Amino acid sequence: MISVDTSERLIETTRDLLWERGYVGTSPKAIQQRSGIGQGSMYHHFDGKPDLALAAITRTAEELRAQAEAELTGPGTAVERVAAYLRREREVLRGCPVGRLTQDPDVMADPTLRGPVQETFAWIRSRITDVLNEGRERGEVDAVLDPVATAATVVAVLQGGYVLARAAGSVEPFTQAIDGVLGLLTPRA
Amino acid sequence: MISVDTSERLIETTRDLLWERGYVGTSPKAIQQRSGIGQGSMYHHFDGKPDLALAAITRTAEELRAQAEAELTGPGTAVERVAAYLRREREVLRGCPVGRLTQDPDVMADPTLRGPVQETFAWIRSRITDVLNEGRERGEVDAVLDPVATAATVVAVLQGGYVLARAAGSVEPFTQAIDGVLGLLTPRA
DNA sequence: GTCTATAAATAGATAGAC
DNA sequence: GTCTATCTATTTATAGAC
Repeated sequence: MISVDTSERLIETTRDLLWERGYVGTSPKAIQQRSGIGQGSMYHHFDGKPDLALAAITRTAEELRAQAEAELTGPGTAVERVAAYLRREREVLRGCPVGRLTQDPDVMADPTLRGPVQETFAWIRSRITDVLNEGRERGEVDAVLDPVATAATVVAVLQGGYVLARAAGSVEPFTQAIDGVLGLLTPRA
Repeated sequence: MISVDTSERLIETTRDLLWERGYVGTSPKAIQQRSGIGQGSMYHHFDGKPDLALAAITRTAEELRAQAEAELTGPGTAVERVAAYLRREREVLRGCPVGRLTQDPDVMADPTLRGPVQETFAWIRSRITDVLNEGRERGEVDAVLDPVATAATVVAVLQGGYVLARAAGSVEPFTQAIDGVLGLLTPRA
């Protein structure tokens, strides 16, 4: 049994706290207490809160992208792959760990922290645009639809679905929003 | 020239700060400094931060609802009224002043503060469902679509559009997401 | 590498004078 | 109603011993 590396534990704890409380709402002290790692260790491994947050945000963004890539590259028609992405199992009531950072003033004000957030959303919109374009060529998606706009809609429904679910305290509106956009995407006679 | 009432100014300043920085990121001191009102006055008029925040959130929720009601009650087909609502002029990069509160852990943890947020989203989803149902009866909306799910999608696109815009630092993806969902809603031959 | 001590600034009030 | 003083806890570290 090798004990988990200290830096590693700090990063994972920070990821959790950023997800739960955001950057503004997460103090170094809270990270130390939840991780069980002392002040001295934390400041030995990281320069401070922004440095640790950058490590956490970067990892969260990478995981999110890898997961999305897997679903969008899978088998099936364009609409089926988008559906696989949207319907993947999620911790809906916790919200999106990357999307929530867009509401964090101190993250958005710092170009370094903001970078991964910006890139993640630029990437996913572009990736879904590609899927829709393929689908259009294959006749799986109505040719009247603009792939760029439709891709933005798909990503927005996901992000907005989280908002509705948290407001309601229930997964239901999230599921409805996803069902709704897939209903709209499905080609009709 | 009658000077603006002190409570009034405190509420308006708090509304601004909640919009900009959220509840967790807004201190009583910041409210006092921005409003130019002293500590003693603030605590004379309000019990404390939660009390003042409740007044601010309640007013923001009421305004948002009144605005939406006006657009959704206007003339035109169901899709036109939904378009009027979605395309209303907005300060997109500031985000939604109610939706952003769903990311605030201390707001969501307090039933009193959370109430107006929950009610606002329940109301708007229900109101748009009604519009879509009317549209369906009049043949303005494809009968194959589920009005409840489609209404959730419409609201989610708006909320998610804000997220995309803030992530990108640009209104463009917001506009694309709105255009995308209206494209999907428009009846096709 | 980790621990404890120290510290300036802020958060969120309360108390009492005016 | 408004102002200043005071107060406890937290925030975000730095310094130096071990």
